[in-house]
Amino acid sequence: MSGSAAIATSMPFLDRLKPGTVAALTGSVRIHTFAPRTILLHPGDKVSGAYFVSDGAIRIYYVDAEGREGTLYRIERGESCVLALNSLFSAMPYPAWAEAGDEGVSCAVLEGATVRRILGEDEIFMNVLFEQVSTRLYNLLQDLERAIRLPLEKRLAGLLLDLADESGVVALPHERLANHLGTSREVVSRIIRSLASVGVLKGGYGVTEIKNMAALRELSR
Amino acid sequence: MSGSAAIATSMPFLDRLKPGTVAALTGSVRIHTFAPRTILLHPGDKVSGAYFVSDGAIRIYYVDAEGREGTLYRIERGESCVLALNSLFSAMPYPAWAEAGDEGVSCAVLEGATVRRILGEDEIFMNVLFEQVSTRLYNLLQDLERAIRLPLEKRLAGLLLDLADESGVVALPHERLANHLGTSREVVSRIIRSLASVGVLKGGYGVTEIKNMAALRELSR
DNA sequence: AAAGGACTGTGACATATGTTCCGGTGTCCG
DNA sequence: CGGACACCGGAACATATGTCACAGTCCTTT
Repeated sequence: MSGSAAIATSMPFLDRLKPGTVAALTGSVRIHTFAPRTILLHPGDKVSGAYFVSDGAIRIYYVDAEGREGTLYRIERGESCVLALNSLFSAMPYPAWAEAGDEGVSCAVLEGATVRRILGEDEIFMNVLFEQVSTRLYNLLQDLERAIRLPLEKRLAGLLLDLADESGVVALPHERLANHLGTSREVVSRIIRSLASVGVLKGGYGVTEIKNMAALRELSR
Repeated sequence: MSGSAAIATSMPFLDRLKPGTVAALTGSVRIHTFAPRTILLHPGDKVSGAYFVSDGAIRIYYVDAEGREGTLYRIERGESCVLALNSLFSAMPYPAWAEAGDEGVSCAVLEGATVRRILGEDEIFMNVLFEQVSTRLYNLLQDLERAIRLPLEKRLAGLLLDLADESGVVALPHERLANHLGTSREVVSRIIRSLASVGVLKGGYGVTEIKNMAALRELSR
């Protein structure tokens, strides 16, 4: 992907901005590409800019004292990392881990100073960022609620639906799924086995296939 | 509290704003007062403005199908409801319940249109709102992580520390504590009893007293 | 083809949490 | 003072989840 194309992909809102803003953006933005599963940010890092994903995804997660992981959320193409934005505005250190997804990630990076300046000059840009933060906040609330009240089976069902490709295949080993949910491999295996025995899923080596989309969707609620 | 004093309390950032902004704010803001435990917003409500709390608190919570509650967060004096802000910017319906705290609540309300206009005119105001949203986002992330990985005892310890007054007294019945954590009264009772038997807490009628602050703090981590 | 590593299957068990049910005690109000 | 109500104590049990210990299977590399 060429530089300017990458910028356009990572900022789908570009054509709604003022011409001057677009020029300022394209002038100061830098495209970075990271190999799969590269660690982009550690807890405590000082964030230098805003990240807009043009290709691939970034996974934001925590790691607890026992080494268990939990995915907080993922940033896909066209989205930006709101935690990094956060750090830009509140001088707070980055509170989690961020790593490139399984296919690596490319993103446009804007310096903090530039972000601030453009924010003051173009209210569309401001609206876009506000909306991104808001949406993330909303999703986090939902996740929080689900984590507290939904049993793992339902949460796993939801996760599989999220991660499945068009043909209903999720190409992740149980261990990785467990990481997303903050639980252990055995527990995920157990649930998948049980759902497979009912015909809703079909397990494979490093792959889980959704056989009955409707049933799984029903389960996730 | 007089009107202008209430405005100042609810917006502690007021003196950092441009004079013009201050005038615009004080001109269009309305002070509302609600009785204790009044429901301010239902899920699905269309939010009309931004709320800045001048006195008391607002509790944001969800209710699941079985009637169990869980507190997502509380908005105290000088803070604003970021979910409402969210709804303003993304045209999303309000996703949770909001009710006035046990002492009722007073808040300054700004129309959505006014918020947007001022945001474009005063970048300090923008910074303030961004920071509020960011901080809330950060806290939610922490809560999410805790809800997933911490046992109830630790979460209760943290809650008690949060809710205690200067002398270490929490004046809430177990049922209400359970609501905050999204669990049941019996479970909270059981944990408090067990902590009381070790001398960390002391139970009473509708009241829980922290006897050993240091130990409780240690427990909460 | 052999070896090593990555992944899944499975049972047994420990523990945390939710549920049910009831009895007792404190507080408030008439 | 007595009843009504809110609140807490506590046991017994069901269930969900986490943990451990292996065995078996699939895949990749050489």
